[in-house]
Amino acid sequence: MKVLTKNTDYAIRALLALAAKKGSFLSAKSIATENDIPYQFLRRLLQEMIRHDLIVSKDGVQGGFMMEKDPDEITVTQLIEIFQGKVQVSECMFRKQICGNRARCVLRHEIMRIEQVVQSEFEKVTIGKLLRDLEGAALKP
Amino acid sequence: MKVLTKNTDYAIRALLALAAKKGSFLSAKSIATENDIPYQFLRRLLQEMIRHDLIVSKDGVQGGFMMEKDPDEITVTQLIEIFQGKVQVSECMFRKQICGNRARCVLRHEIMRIEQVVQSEFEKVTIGKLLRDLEGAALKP
DNA sequence: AAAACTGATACTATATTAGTATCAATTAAA
DNA sequence: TTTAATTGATACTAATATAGTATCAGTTTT
Repeated sequence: MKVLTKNTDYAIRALLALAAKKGSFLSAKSIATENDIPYQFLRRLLQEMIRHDLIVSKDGVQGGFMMEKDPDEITVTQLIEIFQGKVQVSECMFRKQICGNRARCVLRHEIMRIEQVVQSEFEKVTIGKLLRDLEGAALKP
Repeated sequence: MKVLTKNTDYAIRALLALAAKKGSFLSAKSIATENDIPYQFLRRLLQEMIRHDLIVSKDGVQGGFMMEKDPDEITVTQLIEIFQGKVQVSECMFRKQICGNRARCVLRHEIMRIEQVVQSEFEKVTIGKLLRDLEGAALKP
């Protein structure tokens, strides 16, 4: 069971790079090479993040991507939702009002609870927090 | 993001059926029809559960599957591990001693923590507990 | 005008998940 | 003792999700 896919993993790395240089534009190319992310793949992720207003872009030479948002307001939960769909422990059927299968109804209760736990744990992890951890780690020998 | 796949979902339902009739053999066919599980699919799941000693089987007419274990000792975590692989928030690379990418190292810490949380939450959910919930629900109007 | 960029989108490859089919071996019962 | 109901093992197909590549048009700086 894999909780974070490459999409999300790459997106986090890209956002950390952008957060570290907040206010200036970084090109997709530089982010890709410096963070070991396939260039074309990254471009799609960046565009997706623009659509979700996590970052902004500038066209042309000297263009690139920039973070405007507060990095503490970008959570891993959000990124999972964007790139892997809403956290759901099991299928939509569990969410239906009436569910034919009694066993499912019982599971449903536990499932909803765990969904909440998972979601709230990932919500604690923001880009801002990761960046601070990262900078803290850099100082150590 | 889907946490439980059909495998696991079906396995849970099958185990609930077996736990409810603990001590007697139920055929794959009856479990399948009564719980809305594709027959051949279920058979593979049952065999997998035999290999993991969650249940036992008897061949031939009047044969089937039976639960011997204490239902409280079968956790959803175990089932996830069997059918979806060990819970891991991100890829193996995060687990390597030395990881080239500093950003990953930072993520790694959070990831490990969340992994623990997810795992321990699912460990609280046993087949026994689900069965009691189920029986409780059946009594209500 | 050229070069360095993004926007949009189409395409391919691989892996995972879901489901089906088949045949041999075993056992209870007619 | 034959038949029918069953599991064991395994091979196969289909659908979906994930990962990665390629292309071309438009924008902006130099």
